[in-house]
Amino acid sequence: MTNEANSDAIKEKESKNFIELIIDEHLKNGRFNKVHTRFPPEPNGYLHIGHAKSICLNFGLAAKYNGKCNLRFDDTNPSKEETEYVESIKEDVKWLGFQWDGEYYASDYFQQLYDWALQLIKDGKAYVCECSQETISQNRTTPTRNGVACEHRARSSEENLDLFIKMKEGEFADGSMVLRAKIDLNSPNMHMRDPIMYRIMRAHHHRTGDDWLIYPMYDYAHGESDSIEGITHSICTLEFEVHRPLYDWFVENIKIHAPQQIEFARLNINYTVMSKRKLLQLVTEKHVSGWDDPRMPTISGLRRRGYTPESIRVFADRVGVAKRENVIDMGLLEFCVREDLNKKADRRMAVLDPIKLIITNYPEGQVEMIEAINNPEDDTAGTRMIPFSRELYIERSDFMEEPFRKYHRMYVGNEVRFRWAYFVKCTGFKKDDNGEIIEIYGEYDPETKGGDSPDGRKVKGTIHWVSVEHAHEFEVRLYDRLFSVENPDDAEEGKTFLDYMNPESLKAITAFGEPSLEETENGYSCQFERIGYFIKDKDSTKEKAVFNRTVGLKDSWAKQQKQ
RNA sequence: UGUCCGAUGGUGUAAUGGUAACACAGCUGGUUUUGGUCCAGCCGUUCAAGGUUCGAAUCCUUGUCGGACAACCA
Repeated sequence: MTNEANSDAIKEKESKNFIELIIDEHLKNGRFNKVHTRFPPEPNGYLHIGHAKSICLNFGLAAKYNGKCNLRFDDTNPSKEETEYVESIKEDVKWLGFQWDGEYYASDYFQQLYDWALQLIKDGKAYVCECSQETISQNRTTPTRNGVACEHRARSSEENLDLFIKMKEGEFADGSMVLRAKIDLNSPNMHMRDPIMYRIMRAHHHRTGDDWLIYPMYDYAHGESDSIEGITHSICTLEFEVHRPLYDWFVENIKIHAPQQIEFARLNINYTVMSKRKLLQLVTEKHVSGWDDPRMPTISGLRRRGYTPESIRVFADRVGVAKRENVIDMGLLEFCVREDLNKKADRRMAVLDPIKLIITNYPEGQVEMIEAINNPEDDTAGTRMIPFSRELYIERSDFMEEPFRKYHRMYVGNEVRFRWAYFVKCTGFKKDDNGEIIEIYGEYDPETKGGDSPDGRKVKGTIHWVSVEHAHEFEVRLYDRLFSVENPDDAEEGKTFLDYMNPESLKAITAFGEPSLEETENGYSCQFERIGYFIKDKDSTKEKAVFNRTVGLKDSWAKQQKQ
């Protein structure tokens, strides 16, 4: 594997997770002599942050043990799967920084799977059943009672073979019969009560077209697909734990390589939903703009929101891997992206809620270019020039008519630093007829150019500003969590998760930024100083740029005010 | 109800029979041309009861609580 992702795996972590301990044991006792994993999505939706955890795990394990990791699409149900999803999945995996070794599809194995089904029938281990769906379900009864065998269970191999071939040839209607494994109708594990292997379904498959009229069930196809690819460790989520005996039964009875399945607890994050069904519903019912809406926990949504691949990989590493149910605080994800962007993002100045300030002792018509450092955390990031003039926009919240205790921004009589420019003392303000403050006045000290005073006097506050005349006007989309409750899945009687959507998850406003913002391309990510991290969105046009808020800066001042 | 799985600070994850630790969150303070970053410190944890052992978060038993499964979905 190439993988920049590789490097994160190597540093950090001496302590091992339970999967690594199992692998170590396998390597030691000779069960396996290599590690080969796979990421096996069904192409029926876009990948989300939970998948990212699985991707990081599978590719990470392969990297750590010098093994391989495949990308395999489990495309056994043509009624739900589409090429669009295949493409988006590949893009997302690559974007996360991983390169798969083999690209496979369960549909590549349809012929082999069919041949093995024939073999199981000949061995008397599978039979064609004509019972209705309801009958099959009823005959399986409940876990506490024995199941009951239907008349078809006793058919001869010859008859089963004949029927199954005819199923394939299209002699029977959709849903009229299925192929079932003959295992154990009394098993306490319901998945072992003669599970269905094949169904008749006249549906167009995104890869095999109309070649097949019967399609294997996931439970029949999955284990063998892993086996065919020589997968040693099949990592999957907890809900497949009860399926493991079934997968083992298939590979044992077909007599092929047996992978070891290991289950881990899926990722949950508060204030969002993670099920594909619900995400699909948000998209199809247009509660969001699409799979890549920046509020979605999808990889494409996070990308558009301004998350970096590194931040997601680090997040996946920090949440760890275990078998117990977990809910991760959204704050951890936000911490990870701030941490990454802090080191990498340019600093820029933009005013989101402007009020005009006039520096009364600054010559009218004069413009000075001020040099500003691009990133104090990165010496190689260089500097840029910003125009300074008599009329500036500052943040409305950076002025107070009657300041409260410990407020050290603009108020009459107070001097603050205008970032990279001058010290400015507030001298007054103007209200309109409604009592609304519409203008602020100040005087600058020409001796303090660059933001330092030769006489050594200090100011407590530094604020950002934008020259009115040179301001670049653009749209800012302030995104917030999509849901207003920690666990939207836990809906009370008569409600659904949709009833808990946060009405304030998107606020679009007009902002003014320094001129350098104008030349940026879509995908350009920077910090608006003192506000947060923003990324230029693909909705930007020549007339109007759009910036999405990735995440706000940590704001201990706001926190203090609340108290 | 039956089988399987799980239980460590507020949230996650470690400790592999030998001093319960790390991250996030929270709280103090320091530095700072971002009330950001950074630095220092504080806070607080083994589900319960028995047993094995010199010694148990770890092994055993029982219980309690939580989750998964009972699709011609994956």
